[in-house]
Amino acid sequence: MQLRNHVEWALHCCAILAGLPEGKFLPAKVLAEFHGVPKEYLAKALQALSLAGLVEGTLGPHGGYRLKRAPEKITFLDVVEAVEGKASTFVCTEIRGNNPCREPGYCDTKPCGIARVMWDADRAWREKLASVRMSDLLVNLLQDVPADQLAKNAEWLAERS
Amino acid sequence: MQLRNHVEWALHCCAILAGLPEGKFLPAKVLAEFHGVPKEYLAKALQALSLAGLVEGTLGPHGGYRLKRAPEKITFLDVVEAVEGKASTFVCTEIRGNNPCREPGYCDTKPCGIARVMWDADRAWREKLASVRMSDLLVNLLQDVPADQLAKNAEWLAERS
DNA sequence: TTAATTACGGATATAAAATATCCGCATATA
DNA sequence: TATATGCGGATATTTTATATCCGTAATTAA
Repeated sequence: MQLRNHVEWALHCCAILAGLPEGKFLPAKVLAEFHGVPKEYLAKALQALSLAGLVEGTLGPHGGYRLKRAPEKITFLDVVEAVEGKASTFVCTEIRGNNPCREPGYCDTKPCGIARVMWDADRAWREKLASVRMSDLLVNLLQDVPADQLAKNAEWLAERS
Repeated sequence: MQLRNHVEWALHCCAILAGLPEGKFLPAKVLAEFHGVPKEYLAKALQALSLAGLVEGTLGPHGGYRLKRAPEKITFLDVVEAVEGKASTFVCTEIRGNNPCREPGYCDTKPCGIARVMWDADRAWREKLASVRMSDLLVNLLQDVPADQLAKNAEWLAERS
């Protein structure tokens, strides 16, 4: 089981958008070039973010994307679910119902015990993702990346936003 | 992102094997019929469990599978990883390295901040899975399923083990 | 000794999902 | 009016999941 590369791309794009000057838009084309990924396909991930209300797009020259909410209001889980959906990673197909020696009118009162455990684990995963915001990510970036490199990035992006 | 149905099947099979009388073997064919799933394909999941050392198979008439360790020594994580592998659900492709305005000799000192968060969440998921044992699952089953139904299952399985 | 049963590994086939590209449309800006 | 952009739909390609089949070796019972 592996997450789609859209998840990685979308998170990196949100990080860039979160660091952009207030109100500026950045086109998908620029985000694709900055991250070295195919523009046409990245566009699909960005559309998913737009559909989920995390970013908003605007048309025409000087158009592009910007965050629709403040970086403190967007979590990793928001982004992951925008791309992968909200459905649990574990799907219970109720195979216990196939049991050939079940009583005729037998009816389950509770969800399958195996599914309950798997769903708990899925929940733990999502809770962890929900505990980190885009603003936290920016803080980490400021610590990890040298100031002059950040400045170069900002300049490069400013020329294209 | 969705787990393979092998995960569900393998967990149900381990639950059955955990409830089997000490030392008895149960053939893949019987496990498949009990769960209403295709025998040939389930066999692949059981072989994965065998390869991971969770169950052992024996050949010939009255052959089949049994747990290789006590139910208290097998966790959900063991089973999930036997089927899905141990690799993280998030794969970092290091797209930050594609940044077109990077300094020539720039070298990352730490893993990408996005990957760190995603790996933390993956770890939380696995820790939750590691916290539940097959013996815990049996306890839940005893609570959820009426005694007479359990007896019927046991009888049906005993005839075929 | 023989026949039946079983796990195991490999090969193959089919269906679904991920990855990717392309195009036309409506819209916004200069 | 020309250009740049997001958006949605259609299509193509590659990879993974799902599933089946077969040969082999091992084990048991007749």
